[in-house]
Amino acid sequence: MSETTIQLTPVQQKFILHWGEMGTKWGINRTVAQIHALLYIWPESINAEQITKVLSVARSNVSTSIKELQSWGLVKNVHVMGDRRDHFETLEDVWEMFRIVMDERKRREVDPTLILLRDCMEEQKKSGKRDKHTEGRLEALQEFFESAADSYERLRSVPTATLRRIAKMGDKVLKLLKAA
Amino acid sequence: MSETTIQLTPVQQKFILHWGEMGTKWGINRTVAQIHALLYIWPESINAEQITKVLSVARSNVSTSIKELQSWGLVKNVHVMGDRRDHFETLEDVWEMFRIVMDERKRREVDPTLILLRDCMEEQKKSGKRDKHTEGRLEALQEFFESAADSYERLRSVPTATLRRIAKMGDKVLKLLKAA
DNA sequence: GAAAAATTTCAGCTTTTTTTGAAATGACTG
DNA sequence: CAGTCATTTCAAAAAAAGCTGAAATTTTTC
Repeated sequence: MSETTIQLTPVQQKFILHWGEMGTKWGINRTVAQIHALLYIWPESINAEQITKVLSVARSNVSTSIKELQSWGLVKNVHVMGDRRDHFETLEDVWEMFRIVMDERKRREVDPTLILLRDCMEEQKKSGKRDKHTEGRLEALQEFFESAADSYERLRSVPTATLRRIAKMGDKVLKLLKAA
Repeated sequence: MSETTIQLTPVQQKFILHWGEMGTKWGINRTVAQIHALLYIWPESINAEQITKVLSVARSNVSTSIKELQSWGLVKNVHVMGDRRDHFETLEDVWEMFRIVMDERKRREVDPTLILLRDCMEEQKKSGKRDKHTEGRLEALQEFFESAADSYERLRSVPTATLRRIAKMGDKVLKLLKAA
């Protein structure tokens, strides 16, 4: 089987290592983030063995990490003619990529928090001795999360092209909003 | 010394435990997040020993975690008359709290990434063999981060009251922007 | 300025997370 | 369907992160 051995340039290495560190700071496994970085900068799809070599990690680790990335919807399988191994690639569009991450984090972390807050509020309200202070604090938090989730949901439906355009509008955005 | 022993209600416990878990998913130490949650819901300032008791952690752990929270600007010392121990409290306003977290994360994580990307681009450009593809990918990422950082910087200067108001505008926001 | 109180530091221990490699499973080929 | 190649699973090892308690340091009090 013909096999392209991946050889990283210093710049590529630097980027992949940094992305890995970034990942750890955001609760994402270092290897997972590195694989994502590698797929992001590599021009063609890559197979699992190539990843093991270039990142010096075990084959099984690649398997698990890829699954993780797939569960986020960030990596998809592609097939190369005449090669029965799985090849992988990630999204091209950075905005789209971040949107997916945001979506998933909302689903996995914000939504459960909202449910918890609602639960707490309910439990609080039907409890005998009303703890007004805690109730107030939780309510404030709930309002914040609900407002944020709501605003995000709205933003979500806007095509990335429009988002880019709005981002480029600069100061005009706020002026418009303040005027309204 | 008079000492209020903190006794948590089930709802308070539930909230603090959840906040701790949330923390871990965002790369924040569980104890740090729990202390923050406790300070958030508690009506008065709390001293370190009270925290050790209510969260069942070592005094030294409280010390370290409080320092961490202080380094984020989320906790401040207050002094209680006739008590020489440090007492702690966190911010009241949730929007303000999240703004601070965002600010810090930008400073600690986004800004260094931007620097790295600029470095990479530069190194890439003066390198002998131009790797056009990597260059393109890094440029796209850089543009995204710069645009995001820029938009954030703009938003940052808006008072939280205005942010609340904008968030409450709902669909109107996008209609306005699309029209512009 | 010595004693007491409060806080911080840090080496070593514990727990959790991550990684590995061997074995099991699955998938394709002739 | 037997053999090969590819992927996944999972128990154990390694690494990283987190926590503790004793000792050191700092702060306050008298």
